[in-house]
Amino acid sequence: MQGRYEPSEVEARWQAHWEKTGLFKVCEEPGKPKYYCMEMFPYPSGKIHMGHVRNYTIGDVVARYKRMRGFNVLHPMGWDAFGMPAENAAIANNTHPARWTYENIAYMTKQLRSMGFSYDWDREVATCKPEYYRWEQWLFLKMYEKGMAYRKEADVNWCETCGTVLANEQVEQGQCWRCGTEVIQKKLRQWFFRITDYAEDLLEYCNKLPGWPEKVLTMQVNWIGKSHGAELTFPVEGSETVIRVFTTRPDTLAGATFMALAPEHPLVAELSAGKPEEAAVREFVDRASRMERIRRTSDDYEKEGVFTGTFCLNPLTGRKMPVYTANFALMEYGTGAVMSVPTHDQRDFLFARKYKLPLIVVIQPRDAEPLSPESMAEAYTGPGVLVNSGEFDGMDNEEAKRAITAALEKKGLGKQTINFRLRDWGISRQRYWGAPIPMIHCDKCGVVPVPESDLPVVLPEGADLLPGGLSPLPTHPYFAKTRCPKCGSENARRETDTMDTFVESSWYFERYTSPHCDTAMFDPAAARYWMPVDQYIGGVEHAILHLLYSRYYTRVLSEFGLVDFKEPFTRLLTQGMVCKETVKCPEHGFLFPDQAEGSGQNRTCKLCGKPVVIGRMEKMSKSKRNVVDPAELLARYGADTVRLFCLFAAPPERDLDWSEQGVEGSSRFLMRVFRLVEQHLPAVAEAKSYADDPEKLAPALRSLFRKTHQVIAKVTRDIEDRFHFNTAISAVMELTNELSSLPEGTEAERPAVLRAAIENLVLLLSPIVPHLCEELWEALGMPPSILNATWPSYDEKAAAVDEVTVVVQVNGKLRARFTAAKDTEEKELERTALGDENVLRFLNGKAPRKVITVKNKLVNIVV
RNA sequence: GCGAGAGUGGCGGAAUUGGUAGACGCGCUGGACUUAGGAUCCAGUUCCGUAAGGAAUGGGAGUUCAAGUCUCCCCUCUCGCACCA
Repeated sequence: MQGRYEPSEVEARWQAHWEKTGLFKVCEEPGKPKYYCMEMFPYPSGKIHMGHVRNYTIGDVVARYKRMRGFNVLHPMGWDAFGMPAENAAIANNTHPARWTYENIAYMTKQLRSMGFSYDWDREVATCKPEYYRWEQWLFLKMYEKGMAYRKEADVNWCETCGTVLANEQVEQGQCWRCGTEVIQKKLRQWFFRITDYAEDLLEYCNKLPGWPEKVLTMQVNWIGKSHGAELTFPVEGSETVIRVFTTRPDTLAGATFMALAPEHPLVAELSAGKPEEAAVREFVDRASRMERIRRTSDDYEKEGVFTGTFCLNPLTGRKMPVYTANFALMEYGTGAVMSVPTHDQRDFLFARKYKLPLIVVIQPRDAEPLSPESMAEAYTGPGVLVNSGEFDGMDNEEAKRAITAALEKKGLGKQTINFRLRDWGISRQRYWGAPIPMIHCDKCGVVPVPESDLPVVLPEGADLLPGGLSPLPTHPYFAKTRCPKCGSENARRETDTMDTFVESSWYFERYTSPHCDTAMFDPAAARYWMPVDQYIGGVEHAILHLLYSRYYTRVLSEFGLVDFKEPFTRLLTQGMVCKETVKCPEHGFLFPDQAEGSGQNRTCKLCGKPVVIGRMEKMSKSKRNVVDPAELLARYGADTVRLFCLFAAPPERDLDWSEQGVEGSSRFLMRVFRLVEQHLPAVAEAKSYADDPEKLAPALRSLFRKTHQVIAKVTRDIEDRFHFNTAISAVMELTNELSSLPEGTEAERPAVLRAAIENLVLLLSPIVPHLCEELWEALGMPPSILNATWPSYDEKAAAVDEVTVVVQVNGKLRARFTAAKDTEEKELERTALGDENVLRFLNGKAPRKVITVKNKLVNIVV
């Protein structure tokens, strides 16, 4: 090594070396402690973006650090390869989803390799390959057998023009994202996973995941949405029919004056049949189903409803309650019917006011003006005492919840229940580019599972998408038409829906443990050795869906005895977004940085000359034109600089503000380290790292040696305890600063002390900037790879300080400071402090009333 | 509306259990070396003040010898959920 540091040359050389020596390949080594470090695998969208770079850099540092700490580290990478973008790209570029996907994988693999990540590429997984999804199909069959996968009719977003189902994400303001047609709700028979069976367990374990961010757990808890309440039965007047409702407020039952059914509620048609209101009801229901999407995205839509023409009876008071169908009642929550209590529910209050429905106060607050229907401006939802509730009058409302439910239960009209917001996981997608659901529909036998021996049901990769992006599967000559495995009939059709891509990502981490296993989803022994994942790292945008599905799927695997744990991820780190400032022209909207000229706040638009607005930091996105392409950075600065900046600019869980100058700074620091090592190399080449008594050293060397060990301690703690790489790096920078400001000298111990500082500097930095450190490590005459070196341990004695700065406060204000030997007695510190000139000046002759002394820290004199 | 998180110099961010607020880096200022510097090195850089000193961690109160850190109230921002019965 000599001369200038050329990252591109150095990085290419070491990457080749790592690959040649198979440095990152791992296998089970019983007896050696394992560590499974995994980052969320990418969708092969075309090229990597800064979010990937940040995510994978964090993971790589953890993996490398743990390996140097003696762990057998599994650090895999793969591709979440099924999904819509491939279909869109195929339509746009007149190619095939498979081809597009595989080309992207090839390109992105190259990009990831050039970042120097320590992946065991032999374990690469791509979910679109039959050898992967066949096992997902296999599990689907098992789940079907056990009733964990089932088929039912359900509402979906439907675009009439495109003739297809849309994912929620593809509905924009109630319209199809592609053609703009108004999206309607349509009932289709869909496959579901019974995740609700695990609602309670998934919730309970939210309290048993100490390694997860509080934020994510809270989001999951809210999503699962457990609420305690009662299911009550309301008889319909003059009929055998009953309406069942779920309520969390059975105590307010006597105040229920009307009933609201969701427009989709099956009783709506029945109750309005033959009534004068029938036409109006039908019109309303029709409109509601069309409006569904739009009204969910608008904040101030009107609560509306229509009387069905029928009454039901309040099971407590016998009061006649008009039955409405109303847009605020949701079919997917509770029973789809709401007992409406206008006095004690704000929504019901607004509705009642609009339709002039009666108000009955049944809860009176204890310490406030009594409520009256005439004077109420809003519903009262607080605690209180029951009134107008017959035998329950005077009862505390919390107590009344139980009492009223119990009373109704005796009459067979109610029971305590628990309701969850979580709904079963609909996994059917009317899409082509996904894993086929292994089922067959036979005219005679109905739904028949594909026999295990016929797996995988291979997605025909020769098929092309139909116009409008339609799946070719339903009309595919070989795929759709098939024989019934049960009766042999030729009149059978394959299920042509594919599975939600979230199914694939719910078990890929288990597959990584034995990616080539062709007799099972994964080798149980390998999974037993590696799982669960010790550290999972990814974006918070997956806080609910992917992480909840994975937790569920793992429970399913556990149910089948395939794994012996329930929680797949012991620790989770959610990294923040990568942001950059936006540049906006009043005329031309968002600009690319090079479309503005000038500097600072005085930039103008090149197109029109108007002053531009420098916006605040926002997540990098194409539409905001504030993306930075990792490929360009890589070419300009090399991987190490990019890695360093990503880690140094912010702690991992926070958003990272991109700064071109910050990247320059990181690059400069690496150059500086390189020069520093190069400069000291002749002196330390023959030396052995100092390990003798620190007391023997002259002050300057003693100080450098102390700093070295303090920094080892600090970096180790920062990485181990909290993944705060930014402060770890700043500590190494301090060591670098101390090293470069070391005064000249000729002490005998100098080479050894310098050697210790440099060796440790390189070791500490090596998980962060591995290429440079390999280079320096080799230059120091050490055998490659530095990844096989042991993480340095620090010497308490070497790190210890012998002098401390003691500050002196007078009435809590800093007035003086002095140095004292470490552990000087309090009395002695107090004496020194009271003798200080400046302190005496502030005491101004007054006698101290009290003196607080903290050893090694401060003396506070109170007068 | 509900839930969570955050608010510290010109900027990104430090501050282990209450004990020197601003580590480290960016930027900026001055200087050195240079044909030149957008390289490198040295010095400085929270604000006000020539200084002594004073003020300062979103705002306000409180606990304490001592508060960025603990308690209460308020404000702002970000994220998530959102007609949840």
